[in-house]
Amino acid sequence: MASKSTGRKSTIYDVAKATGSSTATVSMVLNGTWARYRIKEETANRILEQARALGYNVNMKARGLRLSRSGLAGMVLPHYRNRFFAGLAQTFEDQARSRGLCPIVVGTQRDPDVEVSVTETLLSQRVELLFIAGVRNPTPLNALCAAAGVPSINLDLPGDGAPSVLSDHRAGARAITDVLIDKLLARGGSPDELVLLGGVAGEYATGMRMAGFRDASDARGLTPSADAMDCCGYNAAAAAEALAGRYAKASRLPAGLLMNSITAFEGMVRFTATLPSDVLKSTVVGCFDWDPFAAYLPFDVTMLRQDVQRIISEAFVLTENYDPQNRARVLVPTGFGKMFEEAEQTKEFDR
Amino acid sequence: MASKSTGRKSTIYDVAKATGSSTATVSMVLNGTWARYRIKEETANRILEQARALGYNVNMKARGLRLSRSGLAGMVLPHYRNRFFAGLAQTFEDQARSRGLCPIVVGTQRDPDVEVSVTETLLSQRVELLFIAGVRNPTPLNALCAAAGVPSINLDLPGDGAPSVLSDHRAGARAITDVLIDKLLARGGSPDELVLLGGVAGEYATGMRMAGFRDASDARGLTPSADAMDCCGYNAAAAAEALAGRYAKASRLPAGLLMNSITAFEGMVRFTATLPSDVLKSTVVGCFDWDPFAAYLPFDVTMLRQDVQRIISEAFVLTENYDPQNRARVLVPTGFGKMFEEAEQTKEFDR
DNA sequence: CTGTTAGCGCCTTCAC
DNA sequence: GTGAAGGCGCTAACAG
Repeated sequence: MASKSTGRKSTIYDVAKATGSSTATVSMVLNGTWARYRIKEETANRILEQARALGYNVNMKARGLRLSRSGLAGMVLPHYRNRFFAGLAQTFEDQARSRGLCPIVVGTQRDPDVEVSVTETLLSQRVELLFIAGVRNPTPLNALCAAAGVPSINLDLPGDGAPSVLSDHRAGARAITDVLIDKLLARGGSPDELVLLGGVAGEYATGMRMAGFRDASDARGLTPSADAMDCCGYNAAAAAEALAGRYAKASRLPAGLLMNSITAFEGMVRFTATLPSDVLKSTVVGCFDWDPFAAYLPFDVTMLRQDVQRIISEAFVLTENYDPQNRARVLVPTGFGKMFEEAEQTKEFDR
Repeated sequence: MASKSTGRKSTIYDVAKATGSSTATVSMVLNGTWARYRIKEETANRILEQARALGYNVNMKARGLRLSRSGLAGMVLPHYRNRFFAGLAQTFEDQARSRGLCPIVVGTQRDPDVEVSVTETLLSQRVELLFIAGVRNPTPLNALCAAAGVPSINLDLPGDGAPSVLSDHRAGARAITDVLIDKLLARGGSPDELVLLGGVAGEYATGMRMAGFRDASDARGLTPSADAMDCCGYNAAAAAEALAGRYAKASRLPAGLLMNSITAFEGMVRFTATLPSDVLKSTVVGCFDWDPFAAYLPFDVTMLRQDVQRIISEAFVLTENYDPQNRARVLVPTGFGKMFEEAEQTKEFDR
């Protein structure tokens, strides 16, 4: 029999006994340092073979205890339901693996209690670093990590407790606003009718996007109306309602609509689906974040993408030679990505 | 200072020293068994308080080593890019947490090498159970787990190496085919023009869906044409191409289209977006899996949902009192879910 | 070149 | 009620 049929995992002791060598030799062979200790290649091979035959597999708990290195890299995020977070998770996993770390990502549903308990759990597991994305307030989590001596990095949300990697929402907002204004002008529409809908007043990303929206307007000498920005919240229902209100008042949609999130965008789609189908033809729409299907909806839509690849790379750079005092804020450009890039990754057999 | 400023984590020794008690006492207090050992409540409180003040946090590596229980629950899946896998991950995390386990889910990009190495890594971390979803062939992974004495469950893919929890693709396919046939009849269309597009011949899910498609046709006494099922693959590009071929030949779209995955559906959308907008009006479309935006595309679409909640629950049930000999296949019904259910979970602050 | 040994931090049994 | 001691599996000195 190739592997022990009992449930118990085999240990280096088993391998040592089976090969008639000592645990130290086995240990060295198994983690590749045997060349440095001039162990006979023959011995090494014998051990390697036995290990395989026994189905041996290092116990990272024991190794971690000994070395105080767990081999775990942690990331917390709210959920996987949109492309941004799903992309963050994916990229994080890839990069962690390529560094020999085992990625462990957990969703918190934006529940602050869960956020804290998840962080504590990850710290208990002795993750070697923690990336924190999309929490309400990262500072307490950063503090927990700091107390444990674990580097933490905030993703896409600035914090006072650790360095942050941020999307350049302001420049992105300015760029997409520019595009929408151009489109409006090309249609002979009125660019100061453009409305920024969704988001939460006082929240970082919304603030930056509003600033970018203003930047673009100012640069054109436009003066958006008083209610050009409506922080009605990020969720779909709120956005649908806000838009319904405007529609009821003006008996038409705004000529231009910049939605502050893919969920707000969803609310807009849901509302406009209740209208006669040609109502939308006279509106140009933009959105922060994207979805592969959104591009095929029956109206003019422009979408912006955050560069998750870059965000994660920068975050890893920050963790190497981590400086606990460092409160750097790294800005990552945002732009119009090729829409199918990600979808094309879908391989055969992908149902 | 409330917490040690040094990077080193405090241990039960630190807590013991600080409170003038012994490590055993601290240990008992900290894991709640102190009542059974008749330790004074006052002592317990003092210890608890010190522990908090020191920022103490159990070292799961050490505890796990001692108890051979890691507190980790593992899950492997291909990616988070569709609602099915994202939902599986989410639900798994919730349920694992509610059982006091730390969820650790990793994406493999459907790369068999990654699948193996990820499984080995998780086994090294001594996960207490492993759910395996969306791999090509689960059996070798099940074998690795079995050798390590770790229960493994296959999700949505049957395997010979462990029990499986499966969506009832056949009944689902039959149900959605029925709906499409009804819609075709209502429009005065010809129901045997219905086409099942996408998927891989010989693959389990595709096979079941084909069977369900046939079931529905048979029940109506219909005889679909020879090319009514086209296993052109799961990815978007392939589906787009296949559909383009049919369109070129017949100079119109089939009257009914049942897409074998959300990615194949995406391919269809991508192709039809290149056609005059009214071409689609005469086609009814169905899809396995769903996306919140797909429902708003400008044609008649019916979507099916897999019950991830149920799949994960059944999987957890199987792991409790795990029987290594058990090769059960649990069938979970598939149906037309309320489309916005999941989207409505989106909370405020969700950009 | 290879074996012996001392912990890493925690939990549990067994004395006291 | 509490302290002392052994050991989970592994690694890094240090002896041979």
